[in-house]
Amino acid sequence: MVTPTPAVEDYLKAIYRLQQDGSAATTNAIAERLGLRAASVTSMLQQLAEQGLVNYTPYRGVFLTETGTLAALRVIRRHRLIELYLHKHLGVPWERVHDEAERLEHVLSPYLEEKIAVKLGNPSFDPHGDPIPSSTGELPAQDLIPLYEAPLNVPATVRHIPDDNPEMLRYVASLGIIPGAVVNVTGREPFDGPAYLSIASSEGEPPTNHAVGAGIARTIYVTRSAI
Amino acid sequence: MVTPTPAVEDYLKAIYRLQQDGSAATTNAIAERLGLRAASVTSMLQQLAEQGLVNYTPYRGVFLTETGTLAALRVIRRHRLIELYLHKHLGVPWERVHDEAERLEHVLSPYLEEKIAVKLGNPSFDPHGDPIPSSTGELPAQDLIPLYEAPLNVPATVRHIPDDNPEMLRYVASLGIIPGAVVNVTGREPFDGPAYLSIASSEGEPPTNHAVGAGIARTIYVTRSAI
DNA sequence: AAAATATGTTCGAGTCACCTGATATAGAAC
DNA sequence: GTTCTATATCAGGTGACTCGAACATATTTT
Repeated sequence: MVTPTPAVEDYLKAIYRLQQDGSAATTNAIAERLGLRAASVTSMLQQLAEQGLVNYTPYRGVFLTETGTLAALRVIRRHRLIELYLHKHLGVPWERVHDEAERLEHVLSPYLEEKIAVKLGNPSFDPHGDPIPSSTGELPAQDLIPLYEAPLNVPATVRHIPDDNPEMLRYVASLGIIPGAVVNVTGREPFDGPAYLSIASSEGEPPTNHAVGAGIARTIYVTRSAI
Repeated sequence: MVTPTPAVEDYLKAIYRLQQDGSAATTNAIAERLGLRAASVTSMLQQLAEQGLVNYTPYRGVFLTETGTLAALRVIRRHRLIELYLHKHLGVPWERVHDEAERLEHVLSPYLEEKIAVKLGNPSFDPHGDPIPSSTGELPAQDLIPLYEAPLNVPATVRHIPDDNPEMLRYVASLGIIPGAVVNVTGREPFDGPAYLSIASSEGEPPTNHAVGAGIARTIYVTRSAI
């Protein structure tokens, strides 16, 4: 199999993410993600189907085949390894790594991919809390729930913050909400009202309290803290 | 000015190197370097001329304009920074960095370029001993002479080893001839015969002695050691 | 069930950024 | 001035997309 072109890789990523979100990978949804027109997407989906990367049912959208999923995971792995690397070893700020990774993920050789993975200690999560697939396409297990729906007064660990909105990233980071942070939901206002959070600061400091909107609290995912 | 395409960057690099070697940047010479046909090169040269990157005289070849030179130097800077970075920070073996850099140099953002440069301490020479242009296109001064022609029994510092032949690279490296190494030419056999070298090993060890062919000794460049 | 709306597909076409073989021509060498 | 070689022009092709417009299919509303 030949190396997929950058455009193909972008399609695969988009489809993968849609599937992850539970939404159907439909023509329009993909077009919107990629900023293209539906007509373009249709013809690309047909090509992807020909290459055996997706199963395509006209008017019904696509889903990734086994090989398609693997190809998608490989791109995602590269993307996330690059993000993490840039952050840890080159001091690239968190909200900037995504765009840089977007450019590099298409040209990273398998050799360098492994070098970087080893340098990072074969990590399982990137700076946004997203899981990093292994080189064979295994995903680390996680049991994510939206922060908004976390049980009250049970410590939760922030695992995922969407990486597509730098403004929002900075805002939540300023509250101390970063992947790995431990948060308690202490209450929720009714009618889709804000959630009250108690956020553990570093080392002995008292936790800080904030109320954040339901919208944001639903896009952030947490796991129940192990301890 | 738009970002040059990878192909354009490759042309600029090839032209730059030909000029450096003193050879005229002629259609065929460029075609040979890039593994293309003369017809293809002619039409690309016309495009480069339109973009103001080269001066083109039909049947006479090209030379880089001011902006062309700057563009070439930027690519070369990226290439060499990447080489050095991969070697120092990711442990990529010396003979492998060139090919990897070839793929990455076209997608490195100015931002990352600077991050990397700073991380490396704004170096002036890459692992092959090639000078790294500054971000404004300044080249560090050097006064290179072919190892074969170095004055006898005067310590010389290895500055440049051509990076296009991995076999040869490994051979000379095994003798201790790497950029930065200090070498004494202790004699030369007549009729294009081998040169006798005394190569300083690391730290206190006695220098080793070898005879190397005139061919190789002419492709390696040295400067008179500062001390 | 028909009409209205939303979604998706086909078609024809275009672009971009290259590359090439065949043939013609300029410049240099004899 | 002829010959040789390097170079240029021409006409054409390719891969890898992208798009608008017209048509087809689904879904929802009445």
